Amino acid sequence: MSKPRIVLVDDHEILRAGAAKYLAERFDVVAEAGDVAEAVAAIVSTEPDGVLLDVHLPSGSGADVVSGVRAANVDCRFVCLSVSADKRDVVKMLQAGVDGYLVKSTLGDRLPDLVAEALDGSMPVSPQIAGFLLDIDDAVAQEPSIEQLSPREREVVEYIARGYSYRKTAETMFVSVKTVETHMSHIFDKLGVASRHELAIRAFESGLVDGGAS
Amino acid sequence: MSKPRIVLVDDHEILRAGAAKYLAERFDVVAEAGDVAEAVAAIVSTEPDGVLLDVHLPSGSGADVVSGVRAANVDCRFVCLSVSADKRDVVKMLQAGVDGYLVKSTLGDRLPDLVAEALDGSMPVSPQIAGFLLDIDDAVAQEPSIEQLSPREREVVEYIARGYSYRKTAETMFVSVKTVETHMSHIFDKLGVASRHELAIRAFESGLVDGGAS
DNA sequence: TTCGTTATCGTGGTGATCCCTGAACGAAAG
DNA sequence: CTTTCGTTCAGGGATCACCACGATAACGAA
Repeated sequence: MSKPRIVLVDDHEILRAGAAKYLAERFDVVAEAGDVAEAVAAIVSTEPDGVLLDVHLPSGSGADVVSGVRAANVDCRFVCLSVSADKRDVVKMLQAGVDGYLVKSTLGDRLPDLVAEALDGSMPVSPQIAGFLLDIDDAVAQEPSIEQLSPREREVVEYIARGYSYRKTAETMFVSVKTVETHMSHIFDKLGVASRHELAIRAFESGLVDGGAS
Repeated sequence: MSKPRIVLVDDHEILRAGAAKYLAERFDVVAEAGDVAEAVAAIVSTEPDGVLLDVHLPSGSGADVVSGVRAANVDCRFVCLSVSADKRDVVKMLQAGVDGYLVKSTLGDRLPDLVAEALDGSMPVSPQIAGFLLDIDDAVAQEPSIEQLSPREREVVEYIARGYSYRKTAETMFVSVKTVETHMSHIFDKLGVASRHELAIRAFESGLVDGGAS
């Protein structure tokens, strides 16, 4: 009776099992995968109608899966399923070309409906996402992000964001304090921040540095 | 036939469904809950043998559930199930008195066994956790953490960590800049940091402040 | 070759941060 | 009652962070 065929991609086996249970009635779960390579292989070989995709995967992100599949000329629809409602994650996935973005915490019974919507062509999003989806252009535009820094500048950021003083950073990099100051000045301009403190926060949030703890 | 009775606590309905599926054969899932209040109520009223507990819950943490249940004089075993292998989370839950700590990514089929182990009295932990569980005493001991600060000092930290200058902080707290300086000096000593920048990073990492952006 | 970018280093300056010393008051603990 | 602790405040000095403005040199693209 031709239920839509879908693939589940998530690094948590338990969550895949849960999703499978909700989806079993209306969909045919043809494969599951726990990392990027597995996922691409599974999707390419099964050519499903849709993929339920986690954003954070070991060995990469959900976006890598999307580009991997597209590179293999396989066409199917992708729906993101993430714990994170973080703006950067959402932007990244939408730019990768996913067809829906759902937040794990806000759905249970409605999951099948939302997946079906995505397969039909509309774009279902969780309420948390819908909120800032409206000004997502702003978000993308105003993101003067880490990428536009030169290698040397990035290096400076890494030390400064970890709490190094200008002097300590200079010593570590074998340059003069004045050079570090100049770099910082340029970094401030490029990232649109005004102090090393704001810079540190930005660096943390964008995952450039990953809080030494743990 | 008296299967052990357990309660599932996690804010993701899908994950509960997945866990339930894995556990159904060997356990009797008597209740599920999605937040702290629900969880405590469910556990107190059903008095299960064990609880599978997420660390991060809306409206609180898993530790709140443990203390809530203990306060009601209900005795049962708790097993943590978290996406996070963060040292602080683990320490917090172990101090709250959980009987096992599992990381979501590293288990599927083995879940029932591990839960059974916890109910039997041993303490199952995921490999990621076991690693630093060995020197957890060090971790706790060498954590010259926020707790040892006086209330007023904590207040200062909150502003400084958010990027306030000494002057702005002083104005906001209706004290002189010199007072803020003194507090900071004491804070530096107690936390073993040397500058407001290190302090900000520490506060950021330990979740005392939560990066205003986004 | 000229231009833009990157990286390097300077002078000079202002305000913020940090350290040291010292001190006063009240509350809690001994 | 004495001691300790938390909170408040101050002077003075050393260092740091940031800004404005400028300079040299290397490299690659237009």
